[in-house]
Amino acid sequence: MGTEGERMGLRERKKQETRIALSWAAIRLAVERGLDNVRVEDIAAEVGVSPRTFNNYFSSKGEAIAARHQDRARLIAVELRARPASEPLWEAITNAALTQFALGQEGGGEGVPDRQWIDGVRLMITEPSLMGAFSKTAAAAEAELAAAIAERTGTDAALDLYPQLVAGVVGAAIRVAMERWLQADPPVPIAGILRDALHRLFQGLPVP
Amino acid sequence: MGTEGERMGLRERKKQETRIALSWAAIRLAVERGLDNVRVEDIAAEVGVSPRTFNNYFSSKGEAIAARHQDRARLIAVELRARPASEPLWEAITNAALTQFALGQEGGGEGVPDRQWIDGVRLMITEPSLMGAFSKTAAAAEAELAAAIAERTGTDAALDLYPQLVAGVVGAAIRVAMERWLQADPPVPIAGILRDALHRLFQGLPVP
DNA sequence: CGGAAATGTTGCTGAGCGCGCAGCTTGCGG
DNA sequence: CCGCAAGCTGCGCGCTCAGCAACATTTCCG
Repeated sequence: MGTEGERMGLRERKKQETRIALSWAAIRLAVERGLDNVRVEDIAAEVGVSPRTFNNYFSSKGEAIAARHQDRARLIAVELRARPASEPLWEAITNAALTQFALGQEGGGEGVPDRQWIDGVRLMITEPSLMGAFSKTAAAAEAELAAAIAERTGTDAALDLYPQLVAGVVGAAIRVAMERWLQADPPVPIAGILRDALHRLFQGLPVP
Repeated sequence: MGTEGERMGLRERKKQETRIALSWAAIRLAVERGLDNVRVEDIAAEVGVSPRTFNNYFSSKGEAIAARHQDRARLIAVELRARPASEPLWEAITNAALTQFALGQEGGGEGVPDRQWIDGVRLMITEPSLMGAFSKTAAAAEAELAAAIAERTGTDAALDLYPQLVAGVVGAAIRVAMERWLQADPPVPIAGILRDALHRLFQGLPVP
């Protein structure tokens, strides 16, 4: 699944690589030894760059950790745009969202085990000091999703609040699904939870 | 509207006062001279406490600024619990939310002009470095709201994701309404926007 | 191919922040 | 009225974050 990094010169290539490497390193170290036992210095060393360079990519540890989620969430909007126009809106959104949260099957292909992503998510939701960064990425992703929705439905995002509303709802569904998913003791695939959540919301929130 | 601060000794009283004073001072200064031209030292001085004390109340500038929104959002859950059980759920939630966002009429009674709150909200949404703190408070408020909803509907928040879902939707509506409200050039009362947003969501998100 | 321009990396440095600690002050309850 | 829990404060340390100025390397274009 080549995002768009096919013909972007070796330089750009390398940049993306170190960015991702830094992000994963931050997550891994934070999971292993606890967030505040990890200094920027350590993360940089892990990847083999200077601490200063770390700050060129991310302005904080939290941002580095949240970046993985950021990228993933971004793709929902991209995926939505790629869906055939014939598909009903709800279906398209649901499918778009599910493509990014379907674990177990080949994932992102970057060779990163799902386990690592799971730990990362748990970390972001558990550590209060990360929640800020986490929510921030979610908000950014929602904005992009809103744009995609506006485009698809032909509504003007600046006038009608419909697109932002729908995007917000999707964001809420994802957040809730993630929380529930992490709690589930006999592990359950997140896809099911998310599908259920979206289904309910799109149905019109019937009173139980 | 005495939250619950009637008979809590002078000490506790004073604490709440300085907390709120610090928060408002942070907002006012940040609005006046720009967020990064304000040091913790300045805020503390404004209120007449030591910089060290500021950090006893808030762990960061952002937290101090977001605190005002935090308190306001918290009250939605409280208000919901106070609503008569006879009221339909949607109506109760909408009314509860509106009580906290009805500007123009007597407001919180603390003698703080609405203008200040407006500026504060604008600040939180505008400055990227504040978005984290802002979202964090929103999340906390949503959790409380979810609990209140669970209680009211008799659902178990730990088993059914319905309460969190509804709370998330309300949160999304508030966020969207706020953004739109700040953009509106001929100023429009936020209550109308929020009511509209909630109405649409609770209707079942009809396709436009 | 070769050299200039653009771009990324790095060390250095300084302003701030966040917090633990220890002593002092002050409201609280018996 | 006194002892005590709870706050406030100053001090100090380790860390974060960004600007600046070399330095290295890729890219572009003649």
